[in-house]
Amino acid sequence: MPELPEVETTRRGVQSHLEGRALRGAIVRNGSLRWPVPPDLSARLAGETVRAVSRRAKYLLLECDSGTLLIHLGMSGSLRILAADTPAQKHDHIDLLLDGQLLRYRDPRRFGAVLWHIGPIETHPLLQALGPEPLSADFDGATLHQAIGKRGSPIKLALMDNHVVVGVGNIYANESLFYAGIAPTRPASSLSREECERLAAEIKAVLARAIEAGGSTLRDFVDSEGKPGYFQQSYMVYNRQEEPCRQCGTPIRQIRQGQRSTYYCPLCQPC
DNA sequence: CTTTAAACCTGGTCGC
DNA sequence: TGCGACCAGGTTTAAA
Repeated sequence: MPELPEVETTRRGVQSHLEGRALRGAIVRNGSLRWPVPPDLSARLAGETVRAVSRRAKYLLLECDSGTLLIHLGMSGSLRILAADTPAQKHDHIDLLLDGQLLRYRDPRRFGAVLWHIGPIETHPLLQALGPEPLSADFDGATLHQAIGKRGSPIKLALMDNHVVVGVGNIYANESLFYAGIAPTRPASSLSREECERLAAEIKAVLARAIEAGGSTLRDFVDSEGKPGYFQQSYMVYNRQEEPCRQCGTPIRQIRQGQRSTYYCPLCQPC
């Protein structure tokens, strides 16, 4: 389940292998992802050169001369650079062909996407309405406070709304609220400016630490070199229901919010 | 227009 | 061994 740190780790892992390289085409074994992979993908990519590998939210962007390849890893996707003759295994749906190598897209649950877009990438429908990047200067306590000012929904759900800030999934919404000492059930509009400052700072800090650690994972993530991702990174609250809080020893509580699991410490995150 | 709730896609895992 | 229930989360759709 790649969250933003895993996507960024993947980007950094494949970047040096792709930038400046020519694409010879693609092999699509199963084009039935979140949206259909373009049937003419191979012809589109043949002869293109990858100029830059960038990221917007959880979308990886392979910027080429005639267009941009958007890659979303969904819940179970991964990218690896492999020798050109590496046999494909189950769930290896797409190969981008390089000279002597390939970029392999694997995605067991096929919640991800591979799309080709011609024109300025910021005009793509999937990227158009996105909020600020959490690690950028465009996101801070002031913008967070402004964005959630009129929201009656719980702060945890507001954090996971891509209009407020992108790339904060379930794991890091839970973790950043713990570090900020804010209960996930608090109405978003009830947060003070100071609490928003704290929360924005903790979101940045926890994401930066995870990227620094090379990405964390539950079980599915494999980095670009094919090494296993970090299993069971030590989270403060995520997936720790009934276990003692690392700060105060109180059992971590699990509740459901918007059909998702929320974890928090009732003592460190008072209502 | 904004905000909120819920359905959808798939495969791995767990309990029986 | 098989089967149903459940879970993961970004996006879309529907509803208010």
